[in-house]
Amino acid sequence: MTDVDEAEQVRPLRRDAERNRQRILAAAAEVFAQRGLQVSLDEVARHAGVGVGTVYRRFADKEDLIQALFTKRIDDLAVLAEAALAEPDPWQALVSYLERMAGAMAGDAGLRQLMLFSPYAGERIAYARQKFSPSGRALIKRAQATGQARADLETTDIPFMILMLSTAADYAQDVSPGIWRRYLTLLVDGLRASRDCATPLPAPPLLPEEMQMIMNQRSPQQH
Amino acid sequence: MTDVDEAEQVRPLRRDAERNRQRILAAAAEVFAQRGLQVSLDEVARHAGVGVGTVYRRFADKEDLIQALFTKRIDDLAVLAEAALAEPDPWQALVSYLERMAGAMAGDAGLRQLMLFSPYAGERIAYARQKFSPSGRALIKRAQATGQARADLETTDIPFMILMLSTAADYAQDVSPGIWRRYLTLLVDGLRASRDCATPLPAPPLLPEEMQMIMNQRSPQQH
Amino acid sequence: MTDVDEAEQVRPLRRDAERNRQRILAAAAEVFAQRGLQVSLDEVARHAGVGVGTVYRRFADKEDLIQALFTKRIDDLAVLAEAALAEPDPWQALVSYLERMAGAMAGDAGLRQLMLFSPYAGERIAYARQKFSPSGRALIKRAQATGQARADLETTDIPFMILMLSTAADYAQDVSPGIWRRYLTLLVDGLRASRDCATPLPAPPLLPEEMQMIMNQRSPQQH
Amino acid sequence: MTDVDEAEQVRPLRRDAERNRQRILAAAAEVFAQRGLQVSLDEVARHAGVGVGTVYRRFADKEDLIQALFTKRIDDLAVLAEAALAEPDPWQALVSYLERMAGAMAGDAGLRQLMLFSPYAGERIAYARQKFSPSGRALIKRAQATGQARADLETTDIPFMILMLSTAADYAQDVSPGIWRRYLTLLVDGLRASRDCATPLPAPPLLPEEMQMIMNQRSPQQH
DNA sequence: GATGAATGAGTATTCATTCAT
DNA sequence: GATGAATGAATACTCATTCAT
Repeated sequence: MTDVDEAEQVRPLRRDAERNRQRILAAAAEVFAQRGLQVSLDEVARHAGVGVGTVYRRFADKEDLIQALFTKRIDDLAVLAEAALAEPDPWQALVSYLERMAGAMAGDAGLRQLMLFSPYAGERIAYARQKFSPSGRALIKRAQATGQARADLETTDIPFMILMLSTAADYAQDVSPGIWRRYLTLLVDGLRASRDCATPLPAPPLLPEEMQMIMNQRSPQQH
Repeated sequence: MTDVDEAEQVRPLRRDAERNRQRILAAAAEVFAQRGLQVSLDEVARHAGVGVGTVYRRFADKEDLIQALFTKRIDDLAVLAEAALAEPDPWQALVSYLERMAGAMAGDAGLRQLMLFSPYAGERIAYARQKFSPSGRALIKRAQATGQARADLETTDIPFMILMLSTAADYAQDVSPGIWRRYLTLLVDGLRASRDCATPLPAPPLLPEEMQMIMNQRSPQQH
Repeated sequence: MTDVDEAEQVRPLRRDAERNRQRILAAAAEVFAQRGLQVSLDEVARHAGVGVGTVYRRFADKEDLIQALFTKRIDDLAVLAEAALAEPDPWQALVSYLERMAGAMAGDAGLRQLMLFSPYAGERIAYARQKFSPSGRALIKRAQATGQARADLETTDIPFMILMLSTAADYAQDVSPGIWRRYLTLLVDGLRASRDCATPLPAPPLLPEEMQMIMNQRSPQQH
Repeated sequence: MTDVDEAEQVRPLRRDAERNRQRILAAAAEVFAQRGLQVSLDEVARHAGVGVGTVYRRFADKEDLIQALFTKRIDDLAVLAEAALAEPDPWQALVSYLERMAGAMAGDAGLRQLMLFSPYAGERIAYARQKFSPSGRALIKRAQATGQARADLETTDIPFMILMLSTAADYAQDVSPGIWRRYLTLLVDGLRASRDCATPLPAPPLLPEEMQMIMNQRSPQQH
């Protein structure tokens, strides 16, 4: 089942060209993960052992490289999400989903910046981000059906929780890279229905369309 | 006998100068809130309708402008924190504290950056930030003493929660500016001790010194 | 015997204006002597306890202030030169002249820069510098007449010697402010005729007109 | 096995790059010689007919450009110094040394600034400058041993003499570029011991450490 | 007349992007 | 196709000079 994106690449790249493309992606993955999206393309190129020109031959501009890189990354995450769905216990599935997502972000400064809205998130990223909706919805519905998750939780709450956790991870990455797990636990405990005292959630959740709008905005705070 | 700071301001600025100073502060407040502290002083000046030189006449450098802008803001927050402490019920005090803090940061990207990362935060900001520690500690101790808050909560968890909430607020500010309250509720429910099922917090909290280190880093990923 | 410059000042300044003028000159003398001509006029004004505007009301621009300052200073030096001329022994007179000149320069970074051709030396300075010619000539002629000074010395050599000495003074001012005296001695010993071994001076001296040209050049190396 | 510096230059620059590099060096040589090291890199670039970015591609910063330009120059001077040492007659060697040095500096304001003050002189320049000490010392000792040079002369006097002479050269460069030879002769005559009338040098010479201090100062009056 | 506020061109340096080799 | 050279706009900050108060 090919989609538009793949159709664009009708002619496969020459072997060496493809190898360079991969090298660049690998180098970019490494430096962006480690030092964030500010790293200059010159440095990415150096890291990849190619010239900047080569980077620009393979990717229209920095944004394009970032998209190519993270679209795949996010796609992988979507797979992870599916894996979480496969867990037999609905509650565990939900928790595990959040953990995997946040964990993925926690180890990748670039990915985090992208979710936190760097100026580099273009349409393809937005598109990729959408893929999470379905699994997120399913995870929540199932955990609510068993009475484990609170009833007022909504699909759109998931990206927010991940956002929050990855922010915490970002903040403390050098000092205590695992600290986000504390806050995951806090949040997760807050998600439980099995409690005499759950406070009703005060604001209405975002509608999916609103979530869409947010994701399409061009870097509100241009982190 | 007043202190140095006040002594410096003996002579009030000329009317026009004061007007420009205000214009600059207003412009800076706006652009920093909207787009973060990266905005160049040239742009602040343009926004204020003055030359850069004027900005530099009033403020020694970017950091100084930022301090002028946010020191008061942060001091006000500290007052807010004290006010929260005054609430009779310890649990309500804690919740109200988080709410006030997150609410204040919501919608001001600059303030958030300043509380979180230090690229532009000088001593006065650092000093202002420190004021929060004591009240945070007291709030938690008190809410734990009454058995309302979970025992494994630590002072250093507070800034993280505020960070997370204000990020959520930031994220959705144009679409649903109040959405962060949902996540405050989630977190707060996770903070309760009165629950049969609290999961032990997995990672150790940050030590105050570690928190200090983080705050002194000149921006984790150069946000 | 009034000259053109004084004629320009037909109307004497109001008392307070004159006082300010003097304050500015005094302040400028101090800071320029100590830290050189780079000092900003803002700082001069602050030092004088007046506003910059006042400086600009009294002096057309920085160059003008410098001229006013150093024309007088150089005039004073010319008086010093006359004093040297008064010494009974022609040789002593010459030596003392060089010493006084170099000594004056050694203590004044601004004066030195001016002699070494800062971009601020305008026509009035050039004019003032001319005043030295006559006394210089006389000093040399007399010391040659008594057979004390070597015969191939010329008037135009004098400014060069002073230039060289003040450069040495400049160079070492913080470490050994009196070091220039060593080189004065060396030069002076080189000036003596009473020696079996005087090497003939290899290059022709500058003609007075050439000296003029040099002095009028607009800061060859814009020190 | 060659050292790091050479290892870096394994791959020669592309033809066009090399051409531009040369253009930049030529332009820099010209403007620095003429107007001193203050000239901005923008101007150097303009003079070379390239963009500033190109200058920064070839040279890490201004200091680096200056080093590239003058290290060789100064090394050549050191060779010259050695050559002077090779002269059979110690007195001639000393004189010839001074002559060569002063001659080299004459007409290059940048070189002079570099030898004298350090605003832009990095380690390599500092290193290059040190090379002069030994030959200077040897020259003096030898000329004193034969009784030709006065006994109170010290190694540290040499840089001063060169400084003075090159300043004179600078001063008159357009009108009479060789005039400094007059003053060299004067000084040299003052250096002789074979004289009935040598005045004792009044101030103590600079200690080598003091000389070091001077050279490390970032420009006495910010020339 | 005095003040000090406002201006903007100028300085060193960085980096995304284009283009000659 | 690959390379890396060239470009220039952008950034924080300074200072001589002008002008409103």
